[in-house]
Amino acid sequence: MAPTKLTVRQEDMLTFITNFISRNSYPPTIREIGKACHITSTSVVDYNLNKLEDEGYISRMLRVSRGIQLGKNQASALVQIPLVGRIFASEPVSFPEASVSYAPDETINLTQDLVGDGKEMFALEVRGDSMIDAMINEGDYVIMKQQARVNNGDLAAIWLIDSEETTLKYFYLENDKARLQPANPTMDAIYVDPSTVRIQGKVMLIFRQISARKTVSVIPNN
Amino acid sequence: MAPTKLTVRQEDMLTFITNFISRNSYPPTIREIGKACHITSTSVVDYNLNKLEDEGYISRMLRVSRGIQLGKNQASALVQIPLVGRIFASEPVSFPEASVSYAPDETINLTQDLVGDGKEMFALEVRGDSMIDAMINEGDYVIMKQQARVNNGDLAAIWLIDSEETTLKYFYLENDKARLQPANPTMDAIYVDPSTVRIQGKVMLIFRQISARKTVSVIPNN
DNA sequence: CTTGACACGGAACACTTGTTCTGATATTAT
DNA sequence: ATAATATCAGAACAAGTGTTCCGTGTCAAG
Repeated sequence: MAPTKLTVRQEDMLTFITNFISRNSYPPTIREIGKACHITSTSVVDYNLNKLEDEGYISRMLRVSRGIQLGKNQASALVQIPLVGRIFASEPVSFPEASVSYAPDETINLTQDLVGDGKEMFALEVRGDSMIDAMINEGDYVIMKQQARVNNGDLAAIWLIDSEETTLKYFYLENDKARLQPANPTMDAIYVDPSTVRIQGKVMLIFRQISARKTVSVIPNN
Repeated sequence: MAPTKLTVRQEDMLTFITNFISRNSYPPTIREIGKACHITSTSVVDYNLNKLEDEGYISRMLRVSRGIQLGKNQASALVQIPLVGRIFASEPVSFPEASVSYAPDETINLTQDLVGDGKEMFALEVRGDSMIDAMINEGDYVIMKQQARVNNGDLAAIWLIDSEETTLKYFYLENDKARLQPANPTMDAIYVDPSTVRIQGKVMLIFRQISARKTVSVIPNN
């Protein structure tokens, strides 16, 4: 599978398919592609579609009308993740109850290649700067999966029972001790007794939307 | 258009259509809907699809196979952003040439509500830990928009001519001095002469995919 | 020149698919 | 009870649609 070996006609077809999908939200038929790209024969469209599939640009469903998918099979599959609240250092993570529907403006849409199937996942907005040791800022969004146990090396939301605070750290279980490793490599790990912590979930994704940040000050002066 | 007047069957159909689209990225046929919802007659599916359209939940294209569009709130448009390389502190940002197509495995798909139209945007993978003062880690992905000027308060990729390195900092122009503010609030800003820096682009989004991170394992003593 | 691979065009076929027609059953109003 | 409306089921049809077969032209390698 050579990375780039597209003819002009295949380029045309690919861009038309992309535009058609983004315009109609369903893929075109072979004849619609042919008409748009000035190809009179359906077999030629079929031929070049197979070429595009060989190169990995699309996926085709055999004998299915409009059975064209862009990119790899689930590259464009969306996952809706509900934004259920905020995460403070001073409170346990508040997970939502299952089977609750959320308004569309309270959901975050991400693709499956980023977060997987999205099952049991929830988005939280980070408040306060107490997560700095996890390289997480005020205003960041954290996509979490609710689970009581994580693997060694997972970034986990951990409730420290004694100090009554939530922290996000890489979790390692070593010799009956839990090592909580900050994401910031300049900071040292802390070791605690596993019975004093409670794992609340696993962090799947963190993102920071810069464009939404308030412009802090003025002074154009040019 | 009454807001909610759906029968259980119409409810079934709507959820199936939604799941089908998010799974296959193209809409189902009438018979596929009927089979999934235990409806033996295509006319009944057609009948209820028209009901769903009357209520505004979907749109139908007449005489078009799989011509079903979800109501607007459901589907958010995807933006394909090419992953063009890596960003080092020791090198200027390498932007790609325009009008180049990329393989699908080198693109990052995000929704428009996160990054806007995605025009002139590129994704870079962060290498090295020299961006820690920007709260950015090794392995993070940065979505950038190529532009030579930014507004005050934007997080910008800045090439420091004298020290020959790229840095990501919030940019402020104040009294003929450029203030470069680290994202980490515990770190101090630096002031430089505007002529010694070159703005390469504006950071739109940063995200960190935890699940893909290599397990660092051992090394407790440092 | 011959061969083979490649890209293309036209036509036909078999299946898919949206639509429509007729009628039955359930629900509700009068 | 009767009528009207809503929902449903089955069948048939015309158009849409993916696939396949056959033939042509191009071009580089042998």
